[in-house]
Amino acid sequence: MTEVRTRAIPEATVARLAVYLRVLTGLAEAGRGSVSSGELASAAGVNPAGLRKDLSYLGPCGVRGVGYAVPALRERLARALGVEQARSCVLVGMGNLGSALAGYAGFGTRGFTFVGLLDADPARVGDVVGGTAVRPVEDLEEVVAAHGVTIAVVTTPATVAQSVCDRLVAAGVRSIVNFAPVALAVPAGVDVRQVDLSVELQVLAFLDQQKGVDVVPHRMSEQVALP
Amino acid sequence: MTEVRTRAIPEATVARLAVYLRVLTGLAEAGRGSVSSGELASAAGVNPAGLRKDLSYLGPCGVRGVGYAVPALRERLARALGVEQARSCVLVGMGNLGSALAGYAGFGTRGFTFVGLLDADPARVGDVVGGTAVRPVEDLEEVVAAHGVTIAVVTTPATVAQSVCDRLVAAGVRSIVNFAPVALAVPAGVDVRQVDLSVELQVLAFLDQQKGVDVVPHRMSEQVALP
DNA sequence: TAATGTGAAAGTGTTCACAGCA
DNA sequence: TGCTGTGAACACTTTCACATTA
Repeated sequence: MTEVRTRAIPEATVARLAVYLRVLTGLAEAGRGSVSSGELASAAGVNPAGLRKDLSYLGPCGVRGVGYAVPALRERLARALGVEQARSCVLVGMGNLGSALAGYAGFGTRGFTFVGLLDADPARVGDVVGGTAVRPVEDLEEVVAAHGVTIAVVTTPATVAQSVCDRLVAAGVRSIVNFAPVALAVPAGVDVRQVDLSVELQVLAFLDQQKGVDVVPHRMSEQVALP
Repeated sequence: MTEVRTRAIPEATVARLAVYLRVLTGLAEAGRGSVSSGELASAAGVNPAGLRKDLSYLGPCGVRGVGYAVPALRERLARALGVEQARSCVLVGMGNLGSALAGYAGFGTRGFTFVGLLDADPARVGDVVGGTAVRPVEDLEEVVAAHGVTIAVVTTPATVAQSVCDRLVAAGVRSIVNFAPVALAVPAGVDVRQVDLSVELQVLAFLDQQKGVDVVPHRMSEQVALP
């Protein structure tokens, strides 16, 4: 009845709301009762006006002239992002990256539960990561069906990512985060978010190399590296 | 003299150029001599027209009516991205995520060399990852200075990320990729790219939950999971 | 003729400035 | 008075359609 019609939140905003939620959780644990958009924006690494616009998609959240009530805003964001309901996920590929993700405690407090950690390597099967035992990748379909999983994380080598993806989709998964450096082909109705860690470094390097060429030749305070 | 004035390549384009370069390397190794924008775009997971526009920032690269010569285009992209010159990087925080990045062989072929892998945990010091031995974090300043490092990757716990960042900047680093879930404060002239793995999952989950609410109620072909 | 290269249009996201309200 | 909420301007990206050329 008091259900607010949260209309069409832009994807870029959703990503930032997740960051605000994390910052607010930290503030709440520190006992803070309220924050201004300026302080919250600074802690989240964004522009204050942009933050206020982001929050405005949820309707009025704050008190003019004062700021935002930390616990109330936190709950509002949690609800908007759907953190309240537990989500069952599977993760395929328990190498270093998969282990890092599975072991990240932050997921548990945000509604995510890894009900299946899968790997093709028998040597890794049975390892316990973040409280869950690694199972053979053969169990994929069984785990997905048993828990009604709709979200999967792929951290396998690139060579097998597509076949793993096909099996996930066939089993009923509709949303996939892919860390393998290949573009996954999926049928309509299935979402893939591609995350490419090496591209981040490459973009940074590009911007870095441009620094000297940009404006004035270069500053004296910067030492030249090569002999 | 034949230096082409590559003017103002958008950041979004730079990120995709890195992906194209990876795909082209695969095609070159498979012995392919040429590709069309359609095939390249499909392998990279983008729109063909967008790919052509991306490449157009480097000037004409292809042959009308035919396509692109794989080796020539590959070299062109490599030069534009600055892959040719070797870049010295340091990585701080050799947990699972740091180990995953340090062990990724793809960096070596793209001009990146990790000249320093640093960790605060004495138990990890001395481990060899990707051919490089882990050193104590106390050596940070020494490594940065010795190799003229300007690029760093931070994969430490969130609690120490800012202090590590401060030390990196003081030592001369100008570009940082930060995987710790905190916004880093840096002086002007220093670039930070924030990568937040948990946010990716959160955005995906948000879109996933919206699927049922979107357009028509839902399709018959999709099974409902919960009992 | 079959593909590239590219203006122009549409869409999306960000920033600004200020009205509105405790 | 101070900070939120937001329309309007701006900047950036993507998409489309088609002229262009080997």
